[in-house]
Amino acid sequence: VSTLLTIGEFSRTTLLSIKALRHYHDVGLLEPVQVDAGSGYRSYATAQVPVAHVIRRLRDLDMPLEDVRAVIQAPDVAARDAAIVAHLERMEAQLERTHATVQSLRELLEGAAPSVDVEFRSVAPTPSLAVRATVSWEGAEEWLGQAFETLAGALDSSAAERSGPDSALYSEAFFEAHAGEVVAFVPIAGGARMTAGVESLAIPAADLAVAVHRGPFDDLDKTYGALGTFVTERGIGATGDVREHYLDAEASDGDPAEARTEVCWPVRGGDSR
Amino acid sequence: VSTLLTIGEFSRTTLLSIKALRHYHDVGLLEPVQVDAGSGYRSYATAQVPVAHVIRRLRDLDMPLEDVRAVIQAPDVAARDAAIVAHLERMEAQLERTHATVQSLRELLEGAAPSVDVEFRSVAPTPSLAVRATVSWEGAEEWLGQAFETLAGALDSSAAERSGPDSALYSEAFFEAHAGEVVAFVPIAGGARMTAGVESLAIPAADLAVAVHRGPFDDLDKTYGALGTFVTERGIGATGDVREHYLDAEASDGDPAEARTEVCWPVRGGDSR
DNA sequence: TTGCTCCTCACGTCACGTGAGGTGGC
DNA sequence: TTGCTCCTCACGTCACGTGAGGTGGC
Repeated sequence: VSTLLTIGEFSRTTLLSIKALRHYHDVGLLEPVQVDAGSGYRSYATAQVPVAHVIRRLRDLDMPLEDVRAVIQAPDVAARDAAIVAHLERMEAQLERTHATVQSLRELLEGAAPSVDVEFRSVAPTPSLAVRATVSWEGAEEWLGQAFETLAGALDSSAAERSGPDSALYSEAFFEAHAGEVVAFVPIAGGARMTAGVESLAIPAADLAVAVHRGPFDDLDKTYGALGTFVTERGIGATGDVREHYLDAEASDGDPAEARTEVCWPVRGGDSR
Repeated sequence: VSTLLTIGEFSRTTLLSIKALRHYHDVGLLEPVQVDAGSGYRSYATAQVPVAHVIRRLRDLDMPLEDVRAVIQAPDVAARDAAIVAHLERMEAQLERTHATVQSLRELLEGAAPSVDVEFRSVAPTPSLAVRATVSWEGAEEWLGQAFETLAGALDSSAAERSGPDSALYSEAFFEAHAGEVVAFVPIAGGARMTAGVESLAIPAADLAVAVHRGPFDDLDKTYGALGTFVTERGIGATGDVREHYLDAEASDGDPAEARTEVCWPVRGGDSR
């Protein structure tokens, strides 16, 4: 009893296209049980049909091939399920964001000019505990969360006292290349015993245009747009990091819709205004 | 008062990367108001910030650039909203499918061998009304629906009587290249007055291995897998179109979970068994 | 003047699809 | 033997990202 199928038969049995099957062979995701040395003809086994089906389902969910590989090569059921659940959660989070975005998109399209109050502020150098890294745009939010946990721990074990909210410095490269240096910091009063991975940093003085953003980070573009427009129209732009102050980090018990964020845009000093 | 921004300033104001902005310029989606003839330096206006934000939001929703272009160039609000709503609905349908897929994926991974009953059947040539086209994999379901509507209309206006369920013939190319000829047909008794776009076709005789699939079309892989495996292990494979019979087209009032589909796989004639 | 911003190629990524041109197997 | 299945390049797609190598402007 032969259990071998040609690539065409296997294609019809698995509902995967021949091109896809050849590609999966090329990348070693699903290898034919036999390849003719002379002609290169591929032969698949009926026993491979279930694996092929799993691959097809996962690709239907837009799971990347490398993740698919991880699932079908998972050492145990738990690891396999974890990978699938993780992917599903990513997709659900995506849809949730989509819904939120559609809502604010409507407002944006209605053209209601978002009125944002901008205030000027000169800040002195600020001693701080800081964590610093080169971060990608997509990874930023997660990195920030971990950084502030690290800083909270360092604050606990130091002799210092917090003198301001969780904050961050974003380099120009972070915006322009969607990857660049980010510094998470907590301003402190007094000296501090240091922890590994955390540095003592004096956040430099600066002249800033400041606007308060309310709501989730996905909507930050409104505030950034208002600040950039404001600064440009007054001709007071300056180079330097943008700062954000996360005002309700502890107060707002994880309700991002109510969180307030101060966005601080560098401007030229007061004498030029 | 200058309202012009360099690409870097515009990047920070819109939260779009410089590379993305240059790309949008290249494809004519968002053109700088001014480009220096000598240096090629791009200048954007503060007035372009809202458009850029809309583009950013839509890209966040994974809307293709051509669709984004359609939205921001839409002649009126209705057309614009329609494009956005259409995209949102596509995404929601996608998530719904994802949920369904995850469910059946678990069963697949549990390795419960799906027991499918296969029966042999020899069919005689069948006079039919048919619609024929080259169809892509993704467009197939929608095309089929329209084809059966066309056929129902043709049946009404003809003198013929239906002698079997809505059915379809799928070429091998349709499976192997995910694009190929599909024939939607309704078997009829007696001659028929013809309608434009509909042809009279004798569906050829064939020897078939038949299995009944229950549930949505996304799960068809189980049934195809069972048939392909069955036929291969018995060495009775034959070339030819695969047929599907949609048994409850009218009965199951649009509940795809209960729909029954007969899948018919070509095999060699009875004397070889 | 120096360094920094910006520029234009050219190529890479991801998961295949689309031909072109050719050979093996029933 | 014929046509059909299958093969391997090589290139295209989409929305940018990643350097390389170079110039303009404060």
